[in-house]
Amino acid sequence: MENVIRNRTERKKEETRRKIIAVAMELFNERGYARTTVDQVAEGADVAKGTIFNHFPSKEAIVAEYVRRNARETGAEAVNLLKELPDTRSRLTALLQRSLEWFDKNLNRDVLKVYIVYMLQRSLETVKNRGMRSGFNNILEPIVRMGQEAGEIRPDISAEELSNHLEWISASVMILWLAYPEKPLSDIIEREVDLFLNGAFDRRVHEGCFCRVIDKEQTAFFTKKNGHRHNKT
Amino acid sequence: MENVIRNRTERKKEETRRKIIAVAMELFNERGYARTTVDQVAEGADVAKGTIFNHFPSKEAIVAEYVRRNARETGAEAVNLLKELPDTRSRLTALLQRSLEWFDKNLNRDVLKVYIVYMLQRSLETVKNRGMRSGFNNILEPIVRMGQEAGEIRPDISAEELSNHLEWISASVMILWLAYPEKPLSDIIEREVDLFLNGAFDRRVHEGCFCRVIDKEQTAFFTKKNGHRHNKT
DNA sequence: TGCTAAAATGAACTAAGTCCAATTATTAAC
DNA sequence: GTTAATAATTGGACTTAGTTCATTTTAGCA
Repeated sequence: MENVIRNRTERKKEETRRKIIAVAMELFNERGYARTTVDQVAEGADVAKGTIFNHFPSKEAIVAEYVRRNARETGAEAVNLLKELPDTRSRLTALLQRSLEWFDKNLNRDVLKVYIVYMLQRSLETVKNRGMRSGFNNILEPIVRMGQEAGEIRPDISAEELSNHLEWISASVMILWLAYPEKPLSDIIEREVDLFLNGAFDRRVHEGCFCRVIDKEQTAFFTKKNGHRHNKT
Repeated sequence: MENVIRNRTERKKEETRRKIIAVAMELFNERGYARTTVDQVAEGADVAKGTIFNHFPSKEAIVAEYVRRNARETGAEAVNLLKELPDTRSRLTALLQRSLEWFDKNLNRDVLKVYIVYMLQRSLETVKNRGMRSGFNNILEPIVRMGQEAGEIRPDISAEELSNHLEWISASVMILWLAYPEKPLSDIIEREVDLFLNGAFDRRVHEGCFCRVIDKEQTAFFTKKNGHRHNKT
């Protein structure tokens, strides 16, 4: 209903949006975000400046929409791929790896920074508003939910809140990655994912009774057997 | 050496900075951030607009400096107070509680949002540069270090990285707090601190061997909350 | 064909932030 | 006390993001 482009009006509208995004992204990646003016984009896309702000609330929003569109395209496929993976740790690691590689390929550093800041800013306005979430959050939440259903992730915090928390951790990963380009990306990701899953407490003394990487089946078994103290409604 | 104001030049400079901050904060809190123009601040402080941008890189930076100055004043005292507390959990909880209460008392909501976004933005530029960190990070790092020295916090990740991670979690707390003003602040803080310390793995089956992790109150808190949040549609 | 509604336009406007040459105040040297 | 060097301030012109709105263009529909 919404995804189908109904008639010529819609098609034309979509076409201008598409062109604005295409021209803008090319200019941003080529000359840099700051050195590209909205007027230049307007000229390149052959529309009035007003038209651009008709479609996008701000210059940064063009970048965000570019990313969002790509996430839409590949999002469903990504969720399916993630389902194949054995546990939450591997799913999160894979998702972050995949996403950051995409960013690396498609956005300049300074454009990426703009994107990150804009998304954080928007999350300030939209934590409550589920419809307006970033594409990222839409993938994080299913992952958390899967983990909870498998008994791997604690059920006392809702998937919504956990994925929100995860979104911030993802931002942290991106920023570390930008700040330390010489460090292998996989190291940063593994570390932050581990911190998310295991927390900051020192667990070495307990290693005997608690293995970091939980065997999924076993946990599921335990949870099913005697894990109903916090009666879930 | 640096903190001492040497001569009249320095004193005058400091005086204009002080006046700009004072006038700006009063106007921001009174009429709102967006509805206050830099020209109005300049007029109120009786300086040229250029002078303001001479002292502050941007409008938001005035807010940041206001917060930083206050953090400087009370920072050392805060660290001492935190040393008195028994463990990392109580220190983090106290710090967040204290900070957010200060924000609540001293900044309008919209001014606070501006501050948060600006700090996140800056952290993009300054993760590496320890000298330019936010006042917050300067308190978080000692807390983590204390925890590591006490064998409470895992030593395999550096205090620097952990406190960086914590800074993002703090941002998450602030945003949740802004988004859900009806929820008790302490609930939000406790939850996020717990998530930081214990991680997202489900540990219920292992409770027997994690005496320091979960106490009765905490469990009660989770159970109580659980019923509330999950039922909501 | 003509009517309606959506989209695009252009132009004037506001406000943040930059730039820079001229001016003023402060310090230090003689 | 005069003066040269230095640092802070000023004002004004400029750029750019973003707003506003009246007008025009375009497509849909009957």
